[in-house]
Amino acid sequence: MQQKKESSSSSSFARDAFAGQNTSDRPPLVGKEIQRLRQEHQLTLDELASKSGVSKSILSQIERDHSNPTLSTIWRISQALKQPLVDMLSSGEEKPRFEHLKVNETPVVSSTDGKFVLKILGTLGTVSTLQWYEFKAEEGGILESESHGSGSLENLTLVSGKLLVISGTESRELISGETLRFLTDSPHRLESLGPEPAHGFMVNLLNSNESF
Amino acid sequence: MQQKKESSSSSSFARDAFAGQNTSDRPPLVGKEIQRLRQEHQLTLDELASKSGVSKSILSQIERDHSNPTLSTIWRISQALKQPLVDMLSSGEEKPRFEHLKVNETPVVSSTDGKFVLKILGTLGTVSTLQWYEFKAEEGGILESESHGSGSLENLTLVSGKLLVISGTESRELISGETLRFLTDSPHRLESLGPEPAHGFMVNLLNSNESF
DNA sequence: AAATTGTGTTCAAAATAATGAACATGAGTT
DNA sequence: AACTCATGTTCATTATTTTGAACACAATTT
Repeated sequence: MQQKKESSSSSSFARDAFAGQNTSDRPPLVGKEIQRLRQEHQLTLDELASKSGVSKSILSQIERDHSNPTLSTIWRISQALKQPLVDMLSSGEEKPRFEHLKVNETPVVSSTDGKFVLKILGTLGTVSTLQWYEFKAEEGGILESESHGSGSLENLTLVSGKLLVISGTESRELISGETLRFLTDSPHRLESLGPEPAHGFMVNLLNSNESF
Repeated sequence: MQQKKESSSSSSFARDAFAGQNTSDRPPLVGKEIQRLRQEHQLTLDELASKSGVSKSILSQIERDHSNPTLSTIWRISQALKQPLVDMLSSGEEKPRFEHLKVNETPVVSSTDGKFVLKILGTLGTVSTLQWYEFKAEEGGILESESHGSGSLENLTLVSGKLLVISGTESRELISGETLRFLTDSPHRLESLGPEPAHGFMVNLLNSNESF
């Protein structure tokens, strides 16, 4: 049909499609990383081939970035190397070692009356199955939330103050130092009972594959 | 040589290669996630096609998991959707399935001199890919940790006090109200600089399947 | 209602990733 | 040196992805 000998001059993937080092405007070059992992595991191409079910010829080419592997191929390799697929790909796109959020750079959400303040400390991914917060609420401050989806869990730790938690039909009162976990598959509500302001942490685990 | 009409009975990717829901013995199914993101961005297939440079026909098939996309294809899509490639893949993959945490004996760990105290507020799963803590450390209190494995991330929020963080060769100083995220794939160390005690919150994301 | 427009799906062809066998190379052996 | 043996690379073929055009179907417009 056509000619794509590796040796021939036609279309060698790395050179044509995206040559050079990953400056994050090209797909990550996974070759080096795969090779490194394979050697770390003391495997030959033949061994990795039989472990992963990927032919050694394509392994050879992938390691040299002469091929543009398929998702399933990368996945089978990552399995054989016991490496989270994601790590293998992110090796090229280096994350900064530190991310330092100064005080005023931390996103803050507050209730309409301003009595309940949530500082968003972090999330995991954009699909955000995990989020954590610091909250401060003066007496009477209320936080109302919709359901976070079935299987979702909220974890509250109160550092100081007093907090009333209502989820579905149940409610609990939290005092300083206590921790409460509860399902948030229905609307729920936090209320600072005062008199001193409620202060604490919250970790939310959201259910990943849920429709909303 | 080939017969792969999508309509024909021959080899539709999802059905043949890896049908069904991802129980983590199959490559991640990215279709749903891509579709979700596209719709979130209010894009049509045509629009995403021109933005990403990927033909709309293959986009359609990928969204329905009828095709096994190439690394470069996934990458171009992730770029167009301004989504870290890695997040797109991990959506189906290693989302920890949430156990309902039963008991919380709120174990407390402290340094040998007792100056650095960690309250374990929660963990996720037996493989514990997620843990969170409250910590209090008087001046001079030190917490030393080994590597948590590659890809592991520590998230510190300081409520009060002053904290010195050293990871690998780098270090940062945190003051009250600040948040710091850093990789913990090497030994690291926290030190309360005082004079007032350091008080804060810590969320650790561990790398699930790692050899150590 | 017919025509138009917008959106997703299928079709036929072309490009290329994946495979298994053959080949090249180098390190030890005899 | 000639002969294995181990390891990685290239070859010829097959299997699939990818593409652009054509198609189907709704929703709007005329």
